[in-house]
Amino acid sequence: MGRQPCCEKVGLKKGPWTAEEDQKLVAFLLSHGHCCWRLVPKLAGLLRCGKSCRLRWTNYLRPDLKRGLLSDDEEKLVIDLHSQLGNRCVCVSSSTPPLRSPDIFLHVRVVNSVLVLRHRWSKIAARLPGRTDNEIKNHWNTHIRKKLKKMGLDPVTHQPVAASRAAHPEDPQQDPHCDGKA
DNA sequence: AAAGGGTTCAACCGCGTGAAT
DNA sequence: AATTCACGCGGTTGAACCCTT
Repeated sequence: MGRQPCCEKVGLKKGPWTAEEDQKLVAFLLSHGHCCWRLVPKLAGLLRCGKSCRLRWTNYLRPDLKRGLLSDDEEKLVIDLHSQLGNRCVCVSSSTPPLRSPDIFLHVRVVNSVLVLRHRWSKIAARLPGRTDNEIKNHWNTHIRKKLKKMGLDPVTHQPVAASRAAHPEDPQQDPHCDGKA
C-alpha cells in the first residue's frame, strides 16, 4: 500500500502563479489564516494543491518577506550558519564519533555504513528574518558557492580546498549519496 | 541582430517526521 | 504497535532572463 498523493491532482493547475491567484490566496489567508493547507485552495477558490499554496505563500506572498539580494551581513551569517549546521552530505564513517552536537543534525540517514547528514536550510532561514529557506538555498547554490570556490574554500567543508582534500582523501563526488554536482 | 550557452529562481517532487487513530 | 495522513523540508527542474560571440 503506497503513500497516497497529498491531493487530487486531476484538474489542478500547475506552473507559475497568476496575479489573480496570488490575490485570492493572500485575501483568504489574511482574513482566515490557514488551519489546514489541504483545505485552503478549496476555500480560497483556487485550482491548486495545498502544497503549492503553502509554498507560494511562504516563499513569495508572506507580507513580512524581504525581497532582493542578501546583504553582505546576511550573506556572512548564512556562510557562518552553513558551516555550523553541517552539509547536505558530509560522509563520515559510522564508526567515527559525531563531529558536532547530534541535535544539530536532525536529518541523519545511514547509507552503506555512511552517515548522510542533510542540510537544514530552514534553520538557517529562521535566523534571517524575512528570508525563506528556498531563497537562501538558491542564493547559496548560485552565489555563495561560487564565491567560496573563488576564495579557494571548499563550499562543503569551509576549509581551504587543499586541506579539505587531504582530510577527506575519498572524494565525496565519487559517492553516489553525496552532492556530486560540480 | 541572432544564436547559443550560462545563470537565476520560482515551483515541483519525493520523502521524512510526527500526530492522530 | 501499526497504519494513515498532513505538513514541512531539501533536492531538482525548467522557463525566463542575461551575456557572450
